Amino acid sequence: MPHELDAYDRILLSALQENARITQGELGERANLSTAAVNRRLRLLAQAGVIERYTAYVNPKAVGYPLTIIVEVKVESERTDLLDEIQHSFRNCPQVQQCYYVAGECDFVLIFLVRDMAQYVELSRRLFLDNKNVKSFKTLVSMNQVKTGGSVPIDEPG
Amino acid sequence: MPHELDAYDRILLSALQENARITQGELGERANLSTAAVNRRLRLLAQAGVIERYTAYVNPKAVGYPLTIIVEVKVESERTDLLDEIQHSFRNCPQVQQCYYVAGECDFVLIFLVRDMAQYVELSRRLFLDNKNVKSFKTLVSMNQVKTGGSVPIDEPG
DNA sequence: CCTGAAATATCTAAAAG
DNA sequence: CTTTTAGATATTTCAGG
Repeated sequence: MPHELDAYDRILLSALQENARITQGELGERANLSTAAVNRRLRLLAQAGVIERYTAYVNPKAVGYPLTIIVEVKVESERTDLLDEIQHSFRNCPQVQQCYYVAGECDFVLIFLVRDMAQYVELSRRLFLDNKNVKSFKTLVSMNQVKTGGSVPIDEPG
Repeated sequence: MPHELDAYDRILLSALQENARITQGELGERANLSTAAVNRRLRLLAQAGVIERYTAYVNPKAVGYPLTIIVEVKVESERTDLLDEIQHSFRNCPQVQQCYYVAGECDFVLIFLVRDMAQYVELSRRLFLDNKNVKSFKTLVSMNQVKTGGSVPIDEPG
């Protein structure tokens, strides 16, 4: 399952994270590979799950979602069925952009994209206040996106 | 700056967030537009900054970055020059995948992708302990990615 | 704003070294 | 791995409604 990456693959992955619409010809120039070799490598990388998907990054502000809200959630019980249930509710909420199950002072960290505060208030009611297994939650409102959608670092292993 | 979106644009954006390698022909079928119209709209959406970029989503685990760490940072002073400096140090760290400047109980929330705990310890030393303006920081280690890379919701405005 | 067709460019696969 | 070939696909431009 590891799919050992070589230096060529790392060049391809770096470039594709920056701009997925670069042509295979240009990728070949950067990596010193023929387009045929690039094509084969891209197929294998996708097949192995190294490249999970290609996506368009849409500016949230441009489509009416200007507010980023980060929430820390503590639960009452970590019983498996209850955790499954709450995770399911988070995953199914379109405004929940990211959700992490963490060890530390809280149990979940969520990142919301919302139209306005009113929408967040409504969502927090539904997801947190109405859920008996939520002990408490803490809301952090983001004013500035210092860095978003950073790439995965691609560097030499070890 | 607004770039009013119509129903066609929303179909295109939804589809492209899911899979940026869908062809313009297929996009046209879904939206009931000719490929020429799709092509023109995509160009305008990119030009207007609605589509910021096209990227390949690389699985962090597959390239040796299996750990996600979330950190809350409190600063001593919010003097502009000091904030600029610390933001600069966060932005320039490849392992910092996201960084938000927030209002609430802390000042910054960072999301790291790291190879292992040792790498995080080293980075936290450099970014937090060595910076006089960092008052405190709290580390949360993610065990489970419940949801990552969620799309921006595309729905009717207002 | 759109469509349809023509002109480019790109991708993919196969064959041979 | 390379190069080359060739055909299928996709993108982009252009004429015209």
